[in-house]
Amino acid sequence: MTNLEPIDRAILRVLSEDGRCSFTDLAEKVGLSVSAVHQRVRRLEQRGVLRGYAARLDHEQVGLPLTAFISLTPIDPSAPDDYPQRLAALPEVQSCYSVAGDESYILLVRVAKATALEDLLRRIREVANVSTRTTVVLSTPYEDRPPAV
Amino acid sequence: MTNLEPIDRAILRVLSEDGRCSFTDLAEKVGLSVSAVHQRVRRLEQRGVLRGYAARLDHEQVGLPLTAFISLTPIDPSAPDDYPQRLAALPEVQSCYSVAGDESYILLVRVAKATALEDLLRRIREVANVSTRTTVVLSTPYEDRPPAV
DNA sequence: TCTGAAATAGAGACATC
DNA sequence: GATGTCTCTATTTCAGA
Repeated sequence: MTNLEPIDRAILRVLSEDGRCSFTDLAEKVGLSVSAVHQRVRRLEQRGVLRGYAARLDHEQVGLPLTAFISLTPIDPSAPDDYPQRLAALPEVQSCYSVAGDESYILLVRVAKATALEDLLRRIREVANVSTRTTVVLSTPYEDRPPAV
Repeated sequence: MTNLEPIDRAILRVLSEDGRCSFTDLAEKVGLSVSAVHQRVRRLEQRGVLRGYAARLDHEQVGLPLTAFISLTPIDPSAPDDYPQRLAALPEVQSCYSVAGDESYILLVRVAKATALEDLLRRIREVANVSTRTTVVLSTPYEDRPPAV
């Protein structure tokens, strides 16, 4: 963890909740001049603490209402471990975690409907030579809450 | 899924990757005038398709390098199902999914170190009367990729 | 690192097609 | 719905403390 001053933390907190917040507003909220805030944000971006900004979409309205976790177990344990790279070719795979435990990877995927999930599973096995275990998400009470920076 | 025109999809695609993109740039990228894009973005926000904007943080540098999935099984099956609400009080819980399968919920949590995870597990059991199963994330090849809208 | 000022660029509103 | 123009505000750079 890089040292983060309280003001930097405040900036990150604001931008986590409102990524399009103007420098003017941001300056007011953290109690600094606009140019000082501007400099700090640029520095946080350069250091890579701030990795970018993203729109939060409503997955339902965007046509991807079905979310699932897919756990992967390699079929050939001696195969080279390039699974993440192979799976990146599938746009439905939103996140890929390498995990400790019985299985090697956990994927978070989003698709339009059950048959699309079935099809995705087939393509995952095809592209990565893995066995899969799928946990379907029924509802999402909350997701990606801003961290307590 | 609400009907989404190709241009709206293009707008969402751009803003998913660069949430702070200016209307001027956005207009150029989707091939429309600035004011037309402006109107469309406002409409997408009003419809709730665009739910907001968030900074992408580097969890390591922000002091939360340890990620884990925690699956929950209620101990008392007849207890009222207010788990998400109870767990929302814990800031380490970033996402909460209600899932089909052996377990009822999957949480994604972020903490500073192993002892903080241990402490969090204790608080989760305390606040929610559940048994837990934890899967520690070793590395994150990628996360929150923009969807193929 | 901060501030404040000056120049450039973008946001937002409006009338028109 | 889209466009172009207009006004106002925000962004960005810079000199100086």
